[in-house]
Amino acid sequence: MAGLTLRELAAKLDVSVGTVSRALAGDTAIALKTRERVAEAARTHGYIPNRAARQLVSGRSGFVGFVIPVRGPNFIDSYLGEFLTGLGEGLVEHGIDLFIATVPAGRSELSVLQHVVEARRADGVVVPRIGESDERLAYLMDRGFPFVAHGRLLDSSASFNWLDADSVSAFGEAFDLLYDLGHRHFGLVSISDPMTFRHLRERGLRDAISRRGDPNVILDVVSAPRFDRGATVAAVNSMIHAERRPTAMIGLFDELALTIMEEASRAGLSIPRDLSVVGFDNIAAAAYAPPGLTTFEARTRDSAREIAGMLVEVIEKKPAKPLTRLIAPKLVARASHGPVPDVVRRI
Amino acid sequence: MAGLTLRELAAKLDVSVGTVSRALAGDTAIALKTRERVAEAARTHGYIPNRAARQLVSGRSGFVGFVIPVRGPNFIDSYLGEFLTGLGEGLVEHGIDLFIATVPAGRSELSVLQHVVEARRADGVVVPRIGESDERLAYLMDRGFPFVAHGRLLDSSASFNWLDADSVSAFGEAFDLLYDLGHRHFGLVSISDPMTFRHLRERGLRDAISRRGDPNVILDVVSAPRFDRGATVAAVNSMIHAERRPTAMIGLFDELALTIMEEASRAGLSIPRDLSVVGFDNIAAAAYAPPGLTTFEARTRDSAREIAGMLVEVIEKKPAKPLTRLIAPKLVARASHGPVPDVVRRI
DNA sequence: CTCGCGATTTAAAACGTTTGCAATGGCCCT
DNA sequence: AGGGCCATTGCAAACGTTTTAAATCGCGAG
Repeated sequence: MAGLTLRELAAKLDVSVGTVSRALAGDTAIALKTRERVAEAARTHGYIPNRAARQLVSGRSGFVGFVIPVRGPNFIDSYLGEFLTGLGEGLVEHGIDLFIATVPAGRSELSVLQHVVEARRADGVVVPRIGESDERLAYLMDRGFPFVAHGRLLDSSASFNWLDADSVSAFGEAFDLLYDLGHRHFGLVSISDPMTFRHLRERGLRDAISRRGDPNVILDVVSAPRFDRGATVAAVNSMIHAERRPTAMIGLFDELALTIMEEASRAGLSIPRDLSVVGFDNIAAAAYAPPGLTTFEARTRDSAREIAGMLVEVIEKKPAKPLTRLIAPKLVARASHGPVPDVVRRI
Repeated sequence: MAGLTLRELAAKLDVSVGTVSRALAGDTAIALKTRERVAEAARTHGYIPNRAARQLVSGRSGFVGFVIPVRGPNFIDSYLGEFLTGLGEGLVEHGIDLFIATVPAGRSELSVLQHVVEARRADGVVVPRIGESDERLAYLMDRGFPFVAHGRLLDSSASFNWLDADSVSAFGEAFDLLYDLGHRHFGLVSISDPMTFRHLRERGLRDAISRRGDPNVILDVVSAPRFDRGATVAAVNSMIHAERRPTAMIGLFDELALTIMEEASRAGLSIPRDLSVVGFDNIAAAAYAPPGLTTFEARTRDSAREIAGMLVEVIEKKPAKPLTRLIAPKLVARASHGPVPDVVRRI
């Protein structure tokens, strides 16, 4: 029950506690023979270090924190599921545990984050889904607490560690793909929430349009609050039933693209014959929804694994310059995009 | 950065460290006036106790552990979302943090649980979704580690702390409701996985049938692997398209009941005119799916909150007798059930 | 033969709490 | 006035590690 202590292990081996501690840490000051002897004994006796004692002296908890963002009804969507899985996998390689905290009703996400930081329950935190002006980032930077963000700020002067998908280039690629298929009238279904990636993705589209320099290209944009299903459906339909309907519609992320496909089908449009649809994220449902959504693989899981490594480095080495990484999304060409229709079908 | 220590606080107040410690713990041996003075100082100086030091001497980590069960693609479904929210809320009242652990690819759920227990990263754990013979329970009981299960075993001789929904009585109530509406031919869509609640719920139905003593009652049962969507749809359709189709179909839980409704609609049946459907759990989607699923509120969130309290008691008081609680589900009558049809429509 | 140096190892302090036990002081009782 | 008791507080050990500084040992050089 009580578990073997370092002292007991040292007594068995007839060496001092310090030697055992160093040996287990792999300190080369300890003779190789001794290190092996200690490792062997630790294994056979099933020694498990006391994390509390270790934390007390080293100041490290061996935890990395993650506060689940408060959201709509779904609590954990496919993005968070993927992300958490990757994070756990990345951290386990470093022998670090992932402490996931929930936000109780009536408390704010920030207050939970503050608790994690102030009670030193974690040595660093991961912050997902960055908003345009994010109080979590402000707090963490102010405290000088180690963290890595998934996403970035528009204001690139703020310097902190982040990893983000290169959605600017991905949305440019989406435009090129559709332009080459003859499309000239585009529709973007976006969100009205203050999330950074909204701007980046739209910018990717606009940059590609101006690069092309074709004055005939039109880009319509509609948006709705992020988790408001009703408003989203309404926005999508306003575009589908518009006087002049785009021939290619792009969802800011897959959930929106899927809604476009559903509503278009409901309106009697055939995809991709009457309308091309492209999304972003490649969530599981994208493959199943007929006829198969063309989208971009955001590599959320890989990103999370990478973030784990970055955070460990930040915690251990405290690098002077902020770490930043851009992950290139990969086009997943399925069946929801095609050549521009000869005639635009009325509905 | 470093944070105020007890020693520093004591120096400011000109009392001993021990006194401050006791005062903050609310020890009545300390004069009330002193306790107030200490509490005041702690507040104004923003004293935050060092958990590592506390854990070292008390042996308590201040964490309760939860290992996310490995599952299909969805990672966290509505049950787990509700459950975790309730758990977090219940624990925060006791100043305890919830440590949620993920299972990295290639490792088993049990091995993660063992890690949590052996490294003493938590003082107790909550075990959800009990199987018919559950290796997690076996392990925890063997180690004598504090835990509370959500769900129970069929073998009631095994004694451990659990809380479960009284699904036996709920399924009996469902039968009575439908029987009184004239239904005699029932269909149960179940799962083939070795989960305890499968038996309990089916038993609830059968008990109610025999209580009624009507030889005309028929109960058909089909089942499919839990997270196998294709097999589930096939099983449901085999019942819908059977030679003699039940007039009332019951899903072991809401996801199954919703599938019944979808497939029945697809087959051209109208609900509840041609077919009555009843589920269990009252997940969010149950209210939205037309025409509104009649189901039972399992009170998952309340249950989790209650479990939090039970676990705290187990950790602190180590009661001699196991704690057990049965939560009565509440019927949520929506529009998916109705009187038995006069004639059974062919499809 | 002695000294010095490098390679190992040991001793002991420190991390910040909790808690058993001893000490202090005031007050009442005799 | 002395003693005893209670309420309150102080002292110091203990929890199991990590880490700094010092000790030890063996061995080759002078």
